[in-house]
Amino acid sequence: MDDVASHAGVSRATVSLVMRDSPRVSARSRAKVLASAAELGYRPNLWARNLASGQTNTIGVMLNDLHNPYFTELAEGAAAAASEAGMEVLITSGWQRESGEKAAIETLLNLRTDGLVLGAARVSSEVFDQVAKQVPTTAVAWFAEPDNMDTVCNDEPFGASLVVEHLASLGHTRIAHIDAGDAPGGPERRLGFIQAMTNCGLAPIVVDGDFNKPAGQVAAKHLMELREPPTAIFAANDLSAMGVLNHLQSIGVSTPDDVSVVGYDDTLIAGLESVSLTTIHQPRPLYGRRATELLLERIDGRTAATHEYIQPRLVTRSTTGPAPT
Amino acid sequence: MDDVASHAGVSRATVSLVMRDSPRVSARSRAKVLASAAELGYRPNLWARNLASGQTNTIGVMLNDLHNPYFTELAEGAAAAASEAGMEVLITSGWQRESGEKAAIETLLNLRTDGLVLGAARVSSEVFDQVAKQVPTTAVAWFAEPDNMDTVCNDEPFGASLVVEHLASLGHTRIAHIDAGDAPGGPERRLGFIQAMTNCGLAPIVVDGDFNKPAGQVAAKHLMELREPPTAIFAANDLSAMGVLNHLQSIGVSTPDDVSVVGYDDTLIAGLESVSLTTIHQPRPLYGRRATELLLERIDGRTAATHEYIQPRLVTRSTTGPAPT
DNA sequence: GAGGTTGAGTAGAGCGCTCTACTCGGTGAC
DNA sequence: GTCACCGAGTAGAGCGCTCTACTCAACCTC
Repeated sequence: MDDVASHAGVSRATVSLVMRDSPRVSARSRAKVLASAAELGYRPNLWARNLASGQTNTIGVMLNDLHNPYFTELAEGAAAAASEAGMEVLITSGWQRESGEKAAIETLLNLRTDGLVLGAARVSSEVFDQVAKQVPTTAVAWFAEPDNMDTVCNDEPFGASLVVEHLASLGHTRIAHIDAGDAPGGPERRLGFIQAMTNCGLAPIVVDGDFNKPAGQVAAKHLMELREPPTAIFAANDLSAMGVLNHLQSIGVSTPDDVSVVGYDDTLIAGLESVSLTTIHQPRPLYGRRATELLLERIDGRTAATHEYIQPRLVTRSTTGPAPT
Repeated sequence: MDDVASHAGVSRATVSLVMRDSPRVSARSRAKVLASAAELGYRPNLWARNLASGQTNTIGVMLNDLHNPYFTELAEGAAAAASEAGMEVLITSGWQRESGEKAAIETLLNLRTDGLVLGAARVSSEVFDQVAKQVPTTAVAWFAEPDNMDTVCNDEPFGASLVVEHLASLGHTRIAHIDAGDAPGGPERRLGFIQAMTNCGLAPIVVDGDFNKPAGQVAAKHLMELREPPTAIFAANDLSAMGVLNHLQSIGVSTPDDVSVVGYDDTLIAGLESVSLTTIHQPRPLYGRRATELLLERIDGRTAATHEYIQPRLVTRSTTGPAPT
């Protein structure tokens, strides 16, 4: 910076102002400084800038797993919103492990980013609490409603009601839900299902499951061995639904003629022609966007916690049809 | 830091040493400092640390697209290698746009990370060159062999030869390749195919294509309308192969009985039961790992450029079979 | 007991910026 | 002509650390 200043014949302070696009410099000096900077290959050192200014103009995004499109789409939305607000985004990942998430959050805290968006899934609520105490924080898909941070969640009950209403309108009455136990989102989907079924005057059938394919297979086997098997199965997510479809195929039950199947998440798999799964689509980039927008409000001084629920939509494909007569 | 120092009754320098796990402090002082730090909620400021020490202990990873498993697996390998070496990883993404890649690289350069791993696809070779001048850099899947940075690439000719040898051993002689034009990796796969075919004494059939599904469909139509259609089709990647499979199904040609199909990349889709595509598997996390290891060598002072080619392997599934008689 | 060595700890000068409070030469109002 | 005002630019004190060069007591060695 000193070099640029003397090369351009101005003070360091002026160089600093030019580098920050301040209107307080004349066009002439600006041009001179820019020319010198280019000639000398000068680029401001962010570490020094952030240290001196006490703010980083950066938000940190911690994601549980970069392989999961859920999280990357979240990051995409966050990056878009941040860049619109003129802020940078730094991404760290926990690579699916709790220790990884902790370390990733730690890195971001040490960097003193202006705020944090947490797409966490493994750490405990104590960790969330600790983090929120230190820096403005928004958590995505964190269903507690803590009063020291904002949250953005999928409206799980609404999603479940979309599924139930769709199936009910097709004439199904024996509708089963394969849940995901206590995994994040699992309880909310289960409760939403039960609520929606009750609202439709139907008896909710619920069996244990998980967010993966084997769980779907096992649960489907279980359901089809009932004395009165369901005519529609609502799996906890697309992977679980894949397990269901596999099992039904293996025992010669046709989809959707005999049994309708619905997934949740609208992952890549669901959209493939060979699968074509009816499912619930979540506007995931929007989660990241809203999380970032709420975060920016916080950074600007809002103190009351906001908890936002975003409505998913039903995507009807080929695995659901009228109830068999 | 001052607060911690006076609270613990030692100097700032000692606190600094403790925070950096230096062996130069006694167990007693260490314990006192740690206790004070915990009590006061002190955490070292990374910006200040990096500014003062002149190094960041961090490598930057720039990825073209976070939605693409190719890049996230690359990041995973990089993160693993970095953490084994005790370094942090910061990820930025270009979100598939050239301007995005430039901005993401810019952010990393401003942060003065100790090195850069580039999983770029959109920026020009001038940008690569500029970057490599400023900071140790490794590029993944950059097939040029510049002498100012290291590169790690898939061994495309080897991959193509695996495909050709597999098909030839099944008795196929009329083998066609749907290429990907000038897209990254496209020319290398095409040349590898031609070379391998020639080595086997077979005539290489090549048609224009791209790395997507519609391109596969169009090219397959083209091929099947030839007077002597091929009995095996080697698509530029899995997506293109999906297009081929779709087209073959639509015209009633059976796979693999009539025509064998091979993809490239071993994406998630290829592994699905309903697809079960024979394809080339690339050890993608390994790319990130090797890129990072080479980078660390560079940071440690190596100056000669290294260009590494990593051998993929064939994954045989259900879309290839003996040539029809 | 003098001189050397070692382990533990410290003072203080940076690192490369930002930011407050200042200077200084015009300008325009009266 | 005087004075307030303004735009453009600057000096210099931090920001929160690290790191070199130092001190100093305790312990060896001969």
